[in-house]
Amino acid sequence: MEYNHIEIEKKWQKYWAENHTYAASNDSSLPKYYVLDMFPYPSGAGLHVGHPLGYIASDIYARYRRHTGYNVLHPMGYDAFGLPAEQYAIQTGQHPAITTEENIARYRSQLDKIGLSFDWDREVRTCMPDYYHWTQWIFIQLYNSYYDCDENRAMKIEHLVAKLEKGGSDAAHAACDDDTPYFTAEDWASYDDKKRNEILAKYRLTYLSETEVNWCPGLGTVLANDEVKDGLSERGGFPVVRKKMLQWSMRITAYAQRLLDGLDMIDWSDSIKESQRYWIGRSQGASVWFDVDGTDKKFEIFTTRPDTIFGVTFMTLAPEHPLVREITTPAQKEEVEAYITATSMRSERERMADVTRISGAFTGAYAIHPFTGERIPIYIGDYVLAGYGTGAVMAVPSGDTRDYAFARHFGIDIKPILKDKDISSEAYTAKDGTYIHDFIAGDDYTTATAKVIEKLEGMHRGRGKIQYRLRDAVFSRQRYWGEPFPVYYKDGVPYMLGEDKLPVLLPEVDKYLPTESGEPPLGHAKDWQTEEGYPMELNTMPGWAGSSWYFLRYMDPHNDKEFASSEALNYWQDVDLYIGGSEHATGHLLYARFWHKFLHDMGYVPTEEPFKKLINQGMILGTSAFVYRINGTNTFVSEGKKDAYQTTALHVDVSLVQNHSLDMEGFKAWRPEYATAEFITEDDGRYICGEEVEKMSKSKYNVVNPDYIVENYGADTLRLYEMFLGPLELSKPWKTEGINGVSGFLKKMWKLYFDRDGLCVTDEVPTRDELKSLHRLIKKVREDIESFSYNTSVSAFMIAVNDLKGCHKRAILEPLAVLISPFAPHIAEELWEAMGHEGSITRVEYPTHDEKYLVETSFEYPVMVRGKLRFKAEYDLSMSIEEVEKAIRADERIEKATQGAEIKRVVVVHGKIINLVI
RNA sequence: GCGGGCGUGGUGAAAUUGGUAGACACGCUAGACUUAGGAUCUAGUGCCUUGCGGUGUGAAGGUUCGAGUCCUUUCGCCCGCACCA
Repeated sequence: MEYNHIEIEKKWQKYWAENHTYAASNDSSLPKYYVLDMFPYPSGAGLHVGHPLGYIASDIYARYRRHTGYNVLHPMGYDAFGLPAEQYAIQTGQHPAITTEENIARYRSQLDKIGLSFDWDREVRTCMPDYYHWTQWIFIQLYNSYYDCDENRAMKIEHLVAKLEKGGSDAAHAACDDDTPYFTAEDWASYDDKKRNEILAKYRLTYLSETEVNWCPGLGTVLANDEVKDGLSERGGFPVVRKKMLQWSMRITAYAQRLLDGLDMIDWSDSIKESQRYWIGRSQGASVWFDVDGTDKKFEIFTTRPDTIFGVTFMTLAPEHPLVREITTPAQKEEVEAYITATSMRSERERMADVTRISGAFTGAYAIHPFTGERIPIYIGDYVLAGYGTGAVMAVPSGDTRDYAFARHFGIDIKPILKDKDISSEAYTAKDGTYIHDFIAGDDYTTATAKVIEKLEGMHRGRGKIQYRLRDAVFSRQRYWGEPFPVYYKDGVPYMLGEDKLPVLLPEVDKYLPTESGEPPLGHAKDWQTEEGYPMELNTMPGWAGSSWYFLRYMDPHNDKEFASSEALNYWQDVDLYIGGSEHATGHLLYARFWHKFLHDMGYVPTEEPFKKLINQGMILGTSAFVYRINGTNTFVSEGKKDAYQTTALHVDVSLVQNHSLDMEGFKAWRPEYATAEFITEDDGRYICGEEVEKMSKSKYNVVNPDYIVENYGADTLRLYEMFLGPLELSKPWKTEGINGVSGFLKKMWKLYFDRDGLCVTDEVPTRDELKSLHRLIKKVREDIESFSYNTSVSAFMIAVNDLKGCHKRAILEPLAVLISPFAPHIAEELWEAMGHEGSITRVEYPTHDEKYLVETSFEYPVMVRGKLRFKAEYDLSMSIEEVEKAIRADERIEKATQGAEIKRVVVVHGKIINLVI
């Protein structure tokens, strides 16, 4: 009986679907285990072989946990709001919901073919009203909350109001905007609602504000910092410029410290943790106020090195700093204006690409040194960023490389601060050394820093401060295909709709482009207003809104009273294992932690962190093939001869290439412009293609579709092969050639159970060697699964099946079927059923290994001298180490091995190797 | 520049965490069988050498009875971030 993967896989996929085999219960006495994949955006291109890598890995783990006695939650859904569907809608007029629906159907059918054990009863889609109902609800909770620094958690805004009523702004101790005004309790009492609302907006965890944002004209929307790469939009690659707009923001900065601290509690890779730490960017230092000479103006700077304050020889403001125009002297006005204009013309991209060029301008104004009273020239320079700190720095050329370069360029003094440190050619940035000025003379770094801060505080000129790089996250998008805000406006002031009015449904529009007046697409919607006629918010939420809490919805996906019941949340707690790509390091993975902490503060979720363990699977890359066209002709020259010509390398579809050699007829038929192609081949008549490993993408014609693999080799082969390819976390190129190895393995395994006539499993008693093979496999595979070393597990299966060739014994083959089932579930079910069992193998207990089968009776010890193998000797394992030693000394080969040297010590390593120390 | 990671055959990779380097698989070579197939099976395959043997984990040192693994220096590659004061 042949192994027929097509029938077997179809049969069991149907069985699993009909029996809801993988449905998880919210009410179980078993311990819970939550295995989550990062849900995909269903793009039009469908899946390629790289996508399922993480899904297969998590599926193996989920299946293993079911076997070992856990109630496993393993759900899947779709991050369904997003730009491509909207772009498609703009071009074709087809509603994004239809595009999305089609893409989801395609994804689902592809996923089903791989045999993944998802609980599809719990599927979520972020674009469905019953889901975004709760995204809107969370938004309202954030709006009605503030971050209390005394309690160190988010609280209801009413608490803040009570405090403000009692003690004015000084009583607040809350995370707030920098420009939050000072006011007394009496002031507060005298304010009207509008004024109070304006003030509360400065405390709320989501708030409307005029912010400088990353505006992408090509996409017609704003982007978050993590959606901008090198000054271009991540999606589409359009230029991005800075622009001021009225936007909703999320006060994620309030959680900066807790987001940092939480990293120590979770099992994530160092690289992701470091990325998040860097993104949050905590730096400890001081803020100092400097007066502008001859005026009543002053400005604040932030420095991490208050100890260097005696080395300040100039100040630098960002060109965009509001004070620049006020303090510039008439004589310098022209130069400064020219510089500001030049800077604003340079795109973000240019500015970043060109970090070594020093530029700036003198404002003509001077600041006063708080300790010495010296006049310090104030410059502007684009190396100071408006968006970080206060957009102003005190420049200490002797202690900072950038200040040093700037000082050199403009001929400014470089004043030493440390004793005997050479600053003649570069800044001395290390923190060792002894200070030479004033009240810190003779002090070291720590003392000097403390003294300077203390003195500044005493003078009310500054204070110790912790600065974060993290910015509040912009939450408005000028798009159609996203969650509408539950917000309306009255006299220009935003108000939340009542929770009973949720969900606010996304209205129909006749055009998906911005309106003529530049309003977002929702400006086209008819009657987009409340019952009372107040206008609704026209922006929609960004992509990360829906993905910041979807893992909670899976716990209780059909609840229409709450986002999830507290019973469900308390049972499932958090995600035990999260598998996904590392590209979300500073986006999704940070936002989700932020929302989760907020929901925790408000008492809705029991855990502080959402994802206990995170594994980042590597990317599967494509191997692109190239042909070389001689410029200006339709003649293609083979790899080996291309250097003799001026050629252009062109991608060619990998399916036309086999073993580097091009199917020339197929190539001519591939695209009309190549129909008349001519070839200069190698001497053997073959056309050899160039090769390069790149990301899989349609435009590079290097995509391998999993459907093709599933049809030709089977889902079980695909699963095994993807795991066999290499360590899960590494990126690696896809090579279809190697797949015969695992495919052959499955056929061999099949033959253990079936011969030509059918099932051939017997009830014979297994031999000791057979049991040893089996138990070694059980041990190895269990250890591998728990450490996600799936590639070596697959090898272990191959070895075992080779060892067990010709063994048709039930006592061996039954546990073997269970062992393979997480990896190759279809064939495992088939074997299990053939052996006369009812029901799915999923419910079968995972075998445990018995050490007694692994213990050797005798062992061939390698005998080593000076780390080199000298001879092998067989000894009985019942011998004690002393007896072994005696036997070795008596061995006749010892003479040659030690060349007569005295044996000082006999070391037995791991009971396996004998090392003679001479 | 900073952060994370990596460097082992022709290729993807293993190595019990300091203990016989190259498991397993691809590829390649030879052979068997054959109703000629991109099937199956057998043997071989790090490098040098006819052989004995020698040598070998990017390079150079060090610690150790023993180093792919630990330490120092150095070279190279990949990923992420990038004027953050």
